[in-house]
Amino acid sequence: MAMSEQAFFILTALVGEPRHGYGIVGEVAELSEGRVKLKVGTLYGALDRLTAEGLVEHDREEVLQGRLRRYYRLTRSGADAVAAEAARQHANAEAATARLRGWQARHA
Amino acid sequence: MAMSEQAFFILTALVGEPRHGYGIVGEVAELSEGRVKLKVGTLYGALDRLTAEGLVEHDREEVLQGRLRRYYRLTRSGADAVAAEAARQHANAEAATARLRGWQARHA
DNA sequence: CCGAGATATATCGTTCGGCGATATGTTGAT
DNA sequence: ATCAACATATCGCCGAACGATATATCTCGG
Repeated sequence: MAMSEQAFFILTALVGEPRHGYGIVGEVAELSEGRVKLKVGTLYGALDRLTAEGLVEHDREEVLQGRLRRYYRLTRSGADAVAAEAARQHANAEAATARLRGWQARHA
Repeated sequence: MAMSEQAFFILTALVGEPRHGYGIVGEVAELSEGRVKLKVGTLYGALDRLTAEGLVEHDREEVLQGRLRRYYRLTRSGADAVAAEAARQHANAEAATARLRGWQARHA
């Protein structure tokens, strides 16, 4: 598997409620505390890819104040993927910090 | 920044003591509990790249039982990068799990 | 003694994905 | 009237991981 950080945040942004493309950009920036600023070129490409993989699906379309909003929603499989990826990253971070801790302790 | 999982594990494997290329492969497999099986094509390319970025440097060369071993070591900057990336991944995993928890709670 | 598999390094072409640029149109503020 | 924010979409470039391939030595089993 091994998902990109961008894809991971797109999926995470969709946890709980469907969102439209541009809305995802803002949500990802907030979720990541500004670390990830999604580019539109990345977003729509990723959305298509994730849809093809069955992690995301089209929800509905709305016209709000003349602007089209195309909503996407997380599938069951997508929610599983977020959970799995979060666990993976948690484990990765753990492994690295444990190593760094041990090394610093031996060099105190 | 946003480092790849492979690069992250290569750097993590070098925390504490220098290792040679092939040794890194095994160490990464162990560190990641089998999740990441580094391919040699990835390894040497990544090692060159990380060296160019100053995160890793050449240590020494050994000839052990007729086989050449080229050792690499983590630089100060490389150690900082591992720590930063670990923190980033920890934060990412946290953000996602918090969201998943909240969502599950509301749908109990 | 021979062959297979592990150890060890190196290179090359393909492919996938993120990024920057660009395009198009609307709304709201100045 | 113009400019920023909102909103979607596409395209080409490039960096990076991967699979394949090559070379060479050592060890172990048959």
